[in-house]
Amino acid sequence: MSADDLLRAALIDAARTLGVPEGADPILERPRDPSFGDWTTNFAMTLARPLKRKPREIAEALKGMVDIACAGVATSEIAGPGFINFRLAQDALTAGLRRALALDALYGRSTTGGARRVVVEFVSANPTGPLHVGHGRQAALGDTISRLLERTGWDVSREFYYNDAGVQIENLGRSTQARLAELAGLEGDIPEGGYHGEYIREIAVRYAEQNPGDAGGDNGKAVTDFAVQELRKEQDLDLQAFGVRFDTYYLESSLYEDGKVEATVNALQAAGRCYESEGALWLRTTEYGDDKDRVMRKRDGSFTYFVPDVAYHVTKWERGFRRAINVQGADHHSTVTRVRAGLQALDIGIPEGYPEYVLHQMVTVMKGGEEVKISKRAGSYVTVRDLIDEVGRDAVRYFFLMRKGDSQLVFDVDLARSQSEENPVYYIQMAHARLSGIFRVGEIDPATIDGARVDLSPLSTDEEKELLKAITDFPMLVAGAAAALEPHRVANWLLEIARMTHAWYHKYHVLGEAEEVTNARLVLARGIQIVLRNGLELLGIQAPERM
RNA sequence: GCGCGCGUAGCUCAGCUGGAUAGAGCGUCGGCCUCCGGAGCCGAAGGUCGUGGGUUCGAAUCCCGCCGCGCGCACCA
Repeated sequence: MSADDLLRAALIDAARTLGVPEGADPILERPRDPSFGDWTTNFAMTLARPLKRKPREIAEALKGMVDIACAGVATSEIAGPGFINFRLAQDALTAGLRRALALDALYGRSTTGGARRVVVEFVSANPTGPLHVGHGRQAALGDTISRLLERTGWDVSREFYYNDAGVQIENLGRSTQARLAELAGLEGDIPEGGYHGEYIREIAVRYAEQNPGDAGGDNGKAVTDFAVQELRKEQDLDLQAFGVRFDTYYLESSLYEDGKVEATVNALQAAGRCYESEGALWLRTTEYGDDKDRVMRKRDGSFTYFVPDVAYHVTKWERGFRRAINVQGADHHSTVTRVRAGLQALDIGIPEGYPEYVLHQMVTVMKGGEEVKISKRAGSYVTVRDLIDEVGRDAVRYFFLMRKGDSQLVFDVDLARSQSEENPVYYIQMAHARLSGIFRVGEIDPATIDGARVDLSPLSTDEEKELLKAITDFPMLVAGAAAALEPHRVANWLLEIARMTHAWYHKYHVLGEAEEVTNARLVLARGIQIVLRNGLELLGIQAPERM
């Protein structure tokens, strides 16, 4: 049990003797001002109403009853309207550091997921062009959310859904055919809603080379299949360059081939949720919170995208995923209600909030003080590949993760590329590299440092105490970020501890001090290195030994 | 018009799900290199938390109205 758990338990015990019913859960926080102590709680204030007593009076009573020694508390005091502030004994303060060294790469992990299965779907780009910056944000978010869940005990499956059927794919085929016609010296018109990027021409050239018998592109199906294959290959390469891999690729076309789309429509009709109108088949999604009913089968007999979407999510449920998380751009938010409505209408026991959605807002790319809107290959948008080529994978990942998903993101290319303190990702990596430098200069193998045996009482400066607390808080941080599906918490925390690390490094020396001081500081340096490395690893970013 | 998201320092954003004097980075200004990496450190200035109400011991945080910005409102995905 960690120090805060012990303290929390002691507070609950004390509250019970005051007549507080079961279920009261005191919140322990780090006070904003470290001079208030190591932990603070507003517990007494929350009890004021149910107990009908003054907060400070309750605080006094609680304070008197908490078994101080057991919880590792050195002193406690009451402040303000009724906060109880605790200052920990040195042993309790350093417990987290010792734990970090003992657990090393496993520090920060937990088992709250209970090995339950969860599918995280992200990117899911149509194979109609290179991945754009929005996909990049999704890739970073989805992959990091997956990592957070894995490290908190979930059995995660990363899934990419390929929309390889439908109008967009037809347009891709026709666009490619148009370029092939041009290559053959004929008039080629990109169809309405078609794709104008340079990459289409490249695909056409390759098709003509590899299919000399159909250099004009008359075989529509062959051209389309070729283009889809080429683009899937390109997207895979981009994702690989970004350090993202998927466990499964689910093809929309397979839903038609396996009859799952048809089956879903039949099931919805059997459930009595449909009606015919104006020659189309509608689903009463308004009964499930949608603002209007949705067409399932168009007048021409084909299905709208929404039907395979529902069928697809049924397969997630049927494949045993009782939890499903979709990472999508906010421009798709209208599908949320619809998909859930479709699943509810089926009435097969899927809970209302299934699947969960993590929506992210749009990305603006800035360079030289101006917004960048186009790339050479894709034409109308900036690609992930452009960014990776320009600033490197680590910086791209960090920049996509440093903001909360539901705020818009400005990607400053110049900042991401700069190799200085201005750039948060280099700043964090630098902190790790500097600590490595200490071990290098001291000719010490960091893996041999055994935190359990060293006297840590020399870690007594304010800076060191704050670092000890930060290291202690790391598992809580990971658990909180995982529960909220918010990777940016990790990114911000890393920046904070990097700042503390640089300040400490600059102010104090590790090597060449009195032996007991050096030994204690080596343990601290190792502990910081572990949380930096584990934290960066959560974001899929390197923790370099030197830069 | 309706739905979702967002308005916090000059700029870009945090704010741990209601707590103490609202924070960070960039930018600006001023300092610090015989010492484990100056690819760094220290300090200063800078805010009526869009706005008006409400809820309560206590609101940037929760509720309502208004203003502004983004996204979506297809028998496209």
